[in-house]
Parts: sequence; structure tokens; C-alpha cells
Amino acid sequence: MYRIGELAKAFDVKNDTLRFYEKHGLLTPSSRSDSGYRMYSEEDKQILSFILRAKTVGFSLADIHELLSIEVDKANSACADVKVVVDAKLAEVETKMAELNHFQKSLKRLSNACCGGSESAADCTILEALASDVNNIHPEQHHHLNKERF
Amino acid sequence: MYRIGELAKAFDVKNDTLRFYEKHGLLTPSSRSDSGYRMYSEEDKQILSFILRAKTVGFSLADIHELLSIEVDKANSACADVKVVVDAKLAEVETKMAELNHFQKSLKRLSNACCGGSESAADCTILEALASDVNNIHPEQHHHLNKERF
DNA sequence: CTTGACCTTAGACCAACATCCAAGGTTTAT
DNA sequence: ATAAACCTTGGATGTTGGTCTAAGGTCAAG
Ligand SMILES: [Zn+2]
Ligand SMILES: [Zn+2]
Ligand SMILES: [Zn+2]
Ligand SMILES: [Zn+2]
Repeated sequence: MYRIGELAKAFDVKNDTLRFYEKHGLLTPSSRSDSGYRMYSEEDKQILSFILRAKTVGFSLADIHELLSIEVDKANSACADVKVVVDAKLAEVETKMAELNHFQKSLKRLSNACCGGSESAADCTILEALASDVNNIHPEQHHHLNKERF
Repeated sequence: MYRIGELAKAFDVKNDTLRFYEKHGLLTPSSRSDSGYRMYSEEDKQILSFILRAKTVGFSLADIHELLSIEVDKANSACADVKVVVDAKLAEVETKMAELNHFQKSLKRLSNACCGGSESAADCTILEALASDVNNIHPEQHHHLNKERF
């Protein structure tokens, strides 16, 4: 049995994080000491390990809650139940990736259109693009343009 | 001059959003009517357009605040000032993309290792991986494995 | 002159994930 | 016996970008 500080240190998280997980139904210590201290068992330790590993894969605490409730009732759950959660998260991740790809493309276009020098920003292509149309850059108007880039 | 509801409708945002932008120093209507209504000018409209366009590129409201303060003082700012903001955001976006790529890889590995069928989750490779090591999947232990996938 | 659409304000609430604080009790070592 | 290190609780705080509500004032139409 571990006290909160011991378990927290072993996994390099804060004591508060374990209390937070408890409050949100992810990890309840299996007992309390006479004085009310949280006492974590080996199984609790395994659950914490599960939680932290699931986080590294991108699951939210809500997802993990769902996965854990399947885990505790493995026998009455199906592979399909588990896979649905994984595939939903995968779809979510891919949606975010698409958004970030769009950001990246736009930002690169903006960056490439600007000389980045000490010249006045009055003619800055980036500001012009943001003021009118990000996808329609007119670098020829940027009269101190670094032409090497084009 | 536009009242808040007119401007909001024109850009398909909520009135509250405009008030929120004002509270955070992004867009202050250039005047108020006698009765205290916010009155937005054409220039205010241009600024809102700038804000919303910058959002589509991935800038946070804090970034936009910075870009706007450069914009209003274009003459005394340099291209470098603008480009720094863009390049910082680009780096931030690419960091997030790397994280998402990692999530995607792990999730795909998990998904591919699971049959997704109605069999008991007691042998589910996903749960096993999360309980022990996400990066070291042992699908041969998943005895109702869909072998077509391998 | 009243109805309905519009506007004002301050402040509460939401997701997501913690982190920190205050005020006090417990345990361990010296 | 007392200090250091640990634990308890509830609640506040922070981030990001809004959304919503309550209680009330304004404006145009019928
Ligand atoms: Zn330039
Ligand atoms: Zn420039
Ligand atoms: Zn299976
Ligand atoms: Zn499975």
C-alpha cells in the first residue's frame, strides 16, 4: 500500500493530480488509513499506469473513464466496444490534423511572402493578406520583397 | 455605422462574441449612440474582418491582439515584427502536428490489433496494450484475432 | 400606448486538466 | 516535545474562447 505522495512520486505526477482523478471517478484508492490517508494498492497502481499510458495515446480523461469502465467489466464487454472508442479518437485526431495542416499551409504562405527585414511594416504582405485575403497574396506589392525567395 | 446585431449578423458571429472581443481589447466600437448602443464604423468592420481571417490561419486571440497593435502602428513597425509572430505560430502548429502524428500512429496500431468483433473484451489486445505497453503489442495473444489484417 | 425586437450591464457557466492555497490533523525522527 | 514532512478538505485560480442569463433601458411599428 502506498500513500498518495509515494504513488505520485513513483509516476512523476502531483498529489493533486491523483486527488483530481479520484474526484472524477478515474482512480479511487482502495482504502483509507485510520487517520484518513488515501492508501493505494498494487491494483490501484496498475490503474494509474493504465490512465497515464492512455493519455500518451491522446485519450482524454473522459475517454479513459469509458475505457476503464469497460476494463473492469471485460468479461461482459466486446472487442467492438473497445475498438469504437479507439476509432472515434483516431477520427478526432485526424480531424485536428487536417485543421493543423490547413494552418500550416497558410502560415507558410504568409511567412514566405514577407521579407522579415527591418523595413517598415506599412507594406508588409502578411498584414495586407490578413486585411484582405489570406489565400490571395500579392507579394509584388511588397516593394522591399526578398526576391530570392521566389 | 452598424449596431452590434447588424455587424454580428454580417459576419455570422454572436453579439456576445463582439462584446467579448471588446472586453479583451481586440475591437472597440468607435462610438456609442446617445442611448449607449455600440456603433461600429467601416473601419471597425475591417478590423473584425482582420480578426476573423487571422483566426482561420490558426492565430489565438492573444496573437491577433499583437498583430493588431502592429497594424495600427504599421509605420513604426518592421516586417520582422510581423514575421516573428507568424513564424512562432508556425512552429507551434508544427509541434502540435508532431504530437498528433504520434497519437495517430499509436491509435492506428491499437486499432489494427483489435478484431472489433462481438467477442469478449477479456482478451482484447487494446486493453492489454494500455495495461502494459502501448508500443509493444502482442496480437498473437488475442485468440479471436482477425488474421486478415496481418 | 403597447408590443416586440433590439440594446445595456455584470456576472455565472462550459470544456479540459489540472495546480495551488489555507487551515488544520498525523507521523516520524531527533 | 517539537520540528519536518506528510496528509486532509473545500474552494479559488488559470487557460482559451466564448455562451447564457437576469434585470432593465430604447426604439420603431401598429
Ligand atoms: Zn518586408
Ligand atoms: Zn512583411
Ligand atoms: Zn477481439
Ligand atoms: Zn479487441
